[in-house]
Amino acid sequence: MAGWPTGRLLSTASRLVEHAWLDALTQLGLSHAGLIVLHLLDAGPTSQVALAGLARVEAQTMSRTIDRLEREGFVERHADAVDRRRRVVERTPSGAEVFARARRVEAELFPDVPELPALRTALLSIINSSSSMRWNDDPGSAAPRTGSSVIP
Amino acid sequence: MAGWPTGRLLSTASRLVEHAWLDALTQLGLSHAGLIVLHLLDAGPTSQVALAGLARVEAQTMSRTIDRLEREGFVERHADAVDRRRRVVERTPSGAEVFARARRVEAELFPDVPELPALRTALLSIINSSSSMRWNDDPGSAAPRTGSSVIP
DNA sequence: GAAAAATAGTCAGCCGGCTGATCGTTATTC
DNA sequence: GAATAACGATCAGCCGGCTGACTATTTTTC
Repeated sequence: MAGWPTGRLLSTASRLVEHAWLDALTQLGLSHAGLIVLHLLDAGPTSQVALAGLARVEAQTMSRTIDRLEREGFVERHADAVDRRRRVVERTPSGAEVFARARRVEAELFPDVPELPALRTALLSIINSSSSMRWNDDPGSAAPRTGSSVIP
Repeated sequence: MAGWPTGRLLSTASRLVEHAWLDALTQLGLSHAGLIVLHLLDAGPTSQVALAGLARVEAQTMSRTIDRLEREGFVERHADAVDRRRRVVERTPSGAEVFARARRVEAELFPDVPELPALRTALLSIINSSSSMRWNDDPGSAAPRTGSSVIP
């Protein structure tokens, strides 16, 4: 496996780590994609395209993710009075509570890895160089403003 | 984005890198999952469960991936005379040719990243610690034996 | 040799990426 | 002010992960 291309290592590691969370998250009625949205909503009610851009995901994908969060009662969609194309997404109290519990789990489950700072640096570099062509937001604005972030 | 949990950085980077390949691979009639299988078949005809284990994927997922490769004519399934439960998968000449072209692309497209050796070390460490519970093959046997591997 | 357990493969159905197309609403342009 | 362009959201449909359930075929056990 040491001979695998780096891209393949990347996707394999990603899948395995996500899989490790799945049980814990499922018990909370949550998924990985949903958790990201609940985190982004720290910054307050947000439109769907904005959420999609911040999560680096297409709008159609975000639409379905919000469908499921809404079905579970973690989120609500409200029509925007000013721009009637928009549907603003807002976290419910139930959503805030499940998020608080999930983020504690998230930090615990990530495996111990040597050279974690270098890993994070490399990943950020990959994301920046790969996403510049698809998402052009103000650099540095991708993190929610009020996020008291956990960095496992 | 610097405040994101490491797991989220991992999956985001993984998706973006895969996306960068997609165009090139699609033009060849190939997908990322299919490319992995063609690579594994360097070692010669192989059963489907074996391929699934080597790719760190469930047997059902591998079954469908092979369906698509077969549909494109890159692979053939043959009944095993000895064990009639097995269907041995074999690369066709067309599959060998498309693989040769794809692997050249694979090496070119990976973005420049600082500390690449540290990144690879960290990813391997994550994969090993996360996959020990799901796949127990002889340590070190996950790479195809004849693989003249490209390491971008 | 017959019954039970394990194995190889598949089907159905869920989630979450993606593209392409469509619909209603807002902005721009003339 | 009307025609056009751009934008927000969604639908349809593909790929590729996953689980759970099922069939057919060994292999093991008694």
